[in-house]
Amino acid sequence: MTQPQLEKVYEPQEVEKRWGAFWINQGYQKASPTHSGTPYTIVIPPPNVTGSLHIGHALNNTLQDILIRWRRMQGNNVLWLPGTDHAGIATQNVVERQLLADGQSREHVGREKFIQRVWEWKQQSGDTILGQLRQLGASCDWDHLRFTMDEGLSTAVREVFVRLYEEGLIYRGKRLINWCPRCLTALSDVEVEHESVTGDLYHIRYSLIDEVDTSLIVATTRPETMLGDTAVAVHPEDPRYNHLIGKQVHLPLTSRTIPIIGDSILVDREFGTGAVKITPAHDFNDFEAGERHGLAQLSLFDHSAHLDPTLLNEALVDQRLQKTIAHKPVLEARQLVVDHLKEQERLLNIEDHAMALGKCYRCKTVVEPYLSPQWFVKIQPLADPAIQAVENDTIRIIPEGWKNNYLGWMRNIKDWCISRQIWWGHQIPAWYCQTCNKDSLLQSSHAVGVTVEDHPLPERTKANCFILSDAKPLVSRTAPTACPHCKGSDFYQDPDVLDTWFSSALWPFSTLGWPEQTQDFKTFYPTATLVTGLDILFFWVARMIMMGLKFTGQVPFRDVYIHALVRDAEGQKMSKSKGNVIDPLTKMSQYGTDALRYTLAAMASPGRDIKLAEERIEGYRNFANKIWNAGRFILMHANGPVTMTPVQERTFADRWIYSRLNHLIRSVNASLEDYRFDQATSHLYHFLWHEYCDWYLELIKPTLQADEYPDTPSTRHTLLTTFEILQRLLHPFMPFLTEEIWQVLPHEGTSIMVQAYPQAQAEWDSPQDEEAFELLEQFVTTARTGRSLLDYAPSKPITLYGIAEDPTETNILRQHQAYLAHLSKSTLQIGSQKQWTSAQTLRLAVGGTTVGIMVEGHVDLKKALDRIRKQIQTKQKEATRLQGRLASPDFTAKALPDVIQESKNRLQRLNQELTLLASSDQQLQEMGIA
RNA sequence: GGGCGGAUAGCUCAGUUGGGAGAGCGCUGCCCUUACAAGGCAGAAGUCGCAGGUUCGAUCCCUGUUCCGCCUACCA
Repeated sequence: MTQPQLEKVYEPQEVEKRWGAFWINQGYQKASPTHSGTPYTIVIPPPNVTGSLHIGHALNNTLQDILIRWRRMQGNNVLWLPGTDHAGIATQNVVERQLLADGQSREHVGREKFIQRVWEWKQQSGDTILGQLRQLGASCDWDHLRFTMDEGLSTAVREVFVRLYEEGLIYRGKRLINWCPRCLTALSDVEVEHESVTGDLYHIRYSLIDEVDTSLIVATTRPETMLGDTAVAVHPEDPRYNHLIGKQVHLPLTSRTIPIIGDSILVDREFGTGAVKITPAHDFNDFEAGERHGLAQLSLFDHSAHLDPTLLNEALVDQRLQKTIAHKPVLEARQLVVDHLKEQERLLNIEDHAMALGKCYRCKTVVEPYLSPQWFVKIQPLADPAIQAVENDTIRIIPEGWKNNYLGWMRNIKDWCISRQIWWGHQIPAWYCQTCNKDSLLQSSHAVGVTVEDHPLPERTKANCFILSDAKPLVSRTAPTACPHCKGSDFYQDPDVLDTWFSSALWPFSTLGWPEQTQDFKTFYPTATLVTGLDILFFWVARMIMMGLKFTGQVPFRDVYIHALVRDAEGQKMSKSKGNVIDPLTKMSQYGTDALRYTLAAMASPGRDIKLAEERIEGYRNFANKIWNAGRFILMHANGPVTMTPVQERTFADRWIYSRLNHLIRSVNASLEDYRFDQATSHLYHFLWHEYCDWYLELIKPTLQADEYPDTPSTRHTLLTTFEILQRLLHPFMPFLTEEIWQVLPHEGTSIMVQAYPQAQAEWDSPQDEEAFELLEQFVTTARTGRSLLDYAPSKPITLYGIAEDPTETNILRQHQAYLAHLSKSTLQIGSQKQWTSAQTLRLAVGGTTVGIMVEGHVDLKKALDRIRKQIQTKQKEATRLQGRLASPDFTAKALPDVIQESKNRLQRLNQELTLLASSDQQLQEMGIA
């Protein structure tokens, strides 16, 4: 039978397209509750539905695919569930920008039509990233594709919301929340990014009303908020100020007086002047202090963080200032307030101050603390079990270093603000009876959203309902038909939608059919492993654990593998604005998908960011090509008889490679068990290139190239079998290349993807052949070094002699003389040095082996001499160190016996080598070159 | 402010019961040797951040310190 042959260079594009389609057509990645094997489930971290593949996705999904393909080949019933999330704020922003281009806002088109437009946009761009995942080779079960706004998942969201509400774990309340004045919505604490900046610390003087000569100096970074101050706080035990507690100060720039209060929580006596202004409506600490002391909350800003004239008036701000700052954005207002303070000699000084500025994680706008009624999840009761699950290792976080990070965050967790003032998402299942709540539902002309000046809103959409915090909601899985109190049927549904992460938190079970007890849910939940980046540990992982435990009574996954962030070659975070983005798709078409996958896996060392340099991808492209060419070589020699004899009866080279392959199989499997993708790829690389190609293929060439050897048929069998095993071992990392090669190798089955993953076979182990090989390798390398020192071309046949100190080793060398001669391209004689033509021989000693190279013709021996002298130097140094150590009574008395023995052995060997080297030196000088 | 991680060859990184410093890429020299020049062979290259301590012995353990990242935080 004639084997098909391969092209000279591996061309990935065509190959990838072919096998990618083949796998899907054959349905190899499909999971079913009725399949055999232990279930192994991974749910994909859902990318944004309208996004496209970036390098972080490529890493994340490559690692998942490696695990999935590996477990599938091991015989597990594997489900890799793909899907996307609706990315509320981000997606809405995109569509709003599209509208803006037509001079429209979402208020113009109205809620229903707007949502319809977002669905259209999702339809149009939603498949992009899924196609890109397929291109990457991701072997997801596409029949299980889910989207966070699917009907089933939306049912799960309502179910969870209602149950949490009924248990009192969801509540609505007027609180200070993080507000993005550009997105015009509330944000949760984790959606605020903190950036260190140097701000200004303003010192302002407030005078007592009764004692005009006495004043308090307060320090603030936000002077404009002083207009909303409702008290000044000092420490109750601060002798400088505590006698002032209970007195009133005049609030500059207003006609209000505010009290001086004592508060030991808010006030740090050491900081600033020890006196703090309190603005409950604009600062989180002040809000809490205000609650403690029953202070009024005076807001100053509207929803876009501009100074609101009505509110300024209510705060009794001086008329002149009111006119100046009305409708001004915060920063402008700050400067104007400062000007006025200066004018009234109230501003003492301004100093630099390091502080953290909160920004919206979606649009980087500075976030404002904003007082408004919002929905919250009472988190502590959910957090406690989620803390325990990780503490007692029911859930393992890998690498373990992140465990404390998780626990620390969970132990300090605060209630989760889940309402968002946007339209795209799961609308909150809460309704208000218009009759019972007529005083709490205010018609507002103050539409929340972008208004475009030239396009005034139609009357009908202007009427926005503002729901006061005392309104009584009806929370229900379906829209209510009659009010239980007044039997009325006029309802207003809460217009807010839920935080996208609320639905993502249910992902591991909502995607499997929960709340129904489906076969999928019963079979594939809990999932095995979650693979994700650190950036969403709190956003997503923590919340999945809380919700999973709460609603399924089980952990959502056993292992959380946290991978690194991909940075550019300089270690900078990739971003479009910096222009340092590495596009995975470009790299895939340049170097092949397998090369990119291999690079990402190789660089996934735990606990370290990945600095991705293009040369690495190129290096692994070369690796793929190397394997390809090994495949070519093997197929060129595949024609001919093949016999299967017991491995122990095969040639030395065959026994050796089987034994080495066994190590490889063990270490790749062990590395994958430990999520050490870097180690697995490194073992595979080293073995394939530097053992299999460099040595094994070279060792067997004489056997293959001449059919008269009796061993040829069994060596041919070894060659084909080991290479086929290697393809299977490598398949999870390089799925396309291995499928392409495997299909032309002799094999059973239809696709490598569904073959068994290799397992070590104890009978392949052969430590004695491995030891013998090391001796051979040392000998050949030494001979080649000699060849190089004498500047003999690789093609020039040479005459060699060899001997080892140890007679057993000499015997081994003699036994494998033919291999040695072939690999060193020499005629070779193993035996006593007396037989060597000593006068014309360059002798090199390594370990216990001496190699003699016959010197022919006129050669420059200087290189050889330099080399020998350098070796003498380093070995002498080492010997001196060992001697010193052994001479120390402390060492011989206290060190472990085998350490002492080893040192002695090493010293002995060094001394032998030094003797040989000295004699080589002497000899070279005699040969007349010194 | 607190916490975590890192600092090892030119670059990117491995390196655990403390005992002879490794890999990949790059670099140098030779070679188009019939699988592969996206290749082969050989080679150079490192006071393991700094200073102490523990130990017979420290890249490794301890303390301090510098620099760089990240997370977190209500010092106005």
